[in-house]
Amino acid sequence: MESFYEQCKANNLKITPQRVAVFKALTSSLSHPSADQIHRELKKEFPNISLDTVNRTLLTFAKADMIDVVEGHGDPRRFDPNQEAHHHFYCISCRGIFDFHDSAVDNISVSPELEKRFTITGKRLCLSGYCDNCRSSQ
Amino acid sequence: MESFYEQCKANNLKITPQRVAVFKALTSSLSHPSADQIHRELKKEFPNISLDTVNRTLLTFAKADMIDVVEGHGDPRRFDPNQEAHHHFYCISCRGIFDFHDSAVDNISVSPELEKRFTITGKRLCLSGYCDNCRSSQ
DNA sequence: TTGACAAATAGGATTGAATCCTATTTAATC
DNA sequence: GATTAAATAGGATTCAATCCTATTTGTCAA
Repeated sequence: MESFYEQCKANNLKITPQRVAVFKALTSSLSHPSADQIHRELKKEFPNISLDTVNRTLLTFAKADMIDVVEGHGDPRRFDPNQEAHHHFYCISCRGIFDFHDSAVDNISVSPELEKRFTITGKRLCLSGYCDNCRSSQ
Repeated sequence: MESFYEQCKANNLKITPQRVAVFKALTSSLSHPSADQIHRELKKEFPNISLDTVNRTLLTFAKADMIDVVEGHGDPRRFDPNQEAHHHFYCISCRGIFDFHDSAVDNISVSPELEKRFTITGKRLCLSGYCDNCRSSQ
C-alpha cells in the first residue's frame, strides 16, 4: 500500500476512500475480478459506492499503469475458424487478431507443479502490439 | 467447404443458406471477426439476415467444435494487479483467472519473421482448463 | 414428389456490461 | 478555513448478446 500512495501522487490522482478500497479489494483477490464483482464486495463497506466509480477507478489505475486489463476480456466475442495448433497476435490499434504458427511455441512445456495444480486443456501464446498496417500508418 | 457439409451432417446441423454464408464469411476473414462484423458483411448479400442468426450460428459451430471462440473475448472486463512478469490460467468452470510464474515461459522467443511482421509489446501464455477446486468438485 | 415435422430464422423485446451526464461532494493546496 | 479542480452518485443511455414467438425451411420417409 506504500507504493499505492506514491503511484497516485506520481500520476496526480487524488486519494479517495473509494480508490483505496477498490485497490485493496483488487489486490486482495486472487482471481482477477470484474468491476461488478469488486462493486458487490465493496457495497458491504460502502453501501453507496456506484458501479461507475468502481469501473472508472479501475480504468484510471490501468491508464496510469498501476494495474492491467486481462487480455481480451471486455471486448466483443470473436470467432476463430482455424482448427490447427496456432497462436494469436492481437493488434492494439485495429483490434485485428492474427494467427501465427510456431512449433517451438507449440512444444512449450510448463512446470510439473503447474500440471498438478491445474488440469490444462488449452495452451496458447498471446502476443499483442501493432500489426504491419497499423505501425506503418503512424 | 467439403468438410463443412460433412461436419454439419456429423452434428445433425441442417444446411441453410445462412449457415453456409456465415461459415464462408468467417473462413475468408483473417482477423477473427465478431458476430456484428460478419452480420454487416452478410447484409450485402442477405439484406434480411438477423444478427441473432449470425451470433447463434457461430455459437452453434463453436459448440460442435467446428470453430472456436477467441480466448477471453466476450467475457466481462477483468483486472490484474500483478505488475511482475507472469502468465494466466483461466478456469473454464468457475471463470477464475490465476497467475503463474515460469521463467522458462518468460524467455520464449518467437521467430525473427514474426518479429518483423509485427511490433510486439506484450507476450503472455494463456492456459485454460480446470482449477483445483473445480476438478475436485466434479 | 410430396407431406409432415422438427429445426432454424426474423425481428422485436429484454438483459447485462459499460459508459455518459450532471448536480453534488471532496481532496489538495495555499 | 477558503478555493478550485477533480471525483463521486445515481439515473439515463449505448451496445453486445440473448430471449421470445410466429413464420419459414431443410430433411426424411412414404
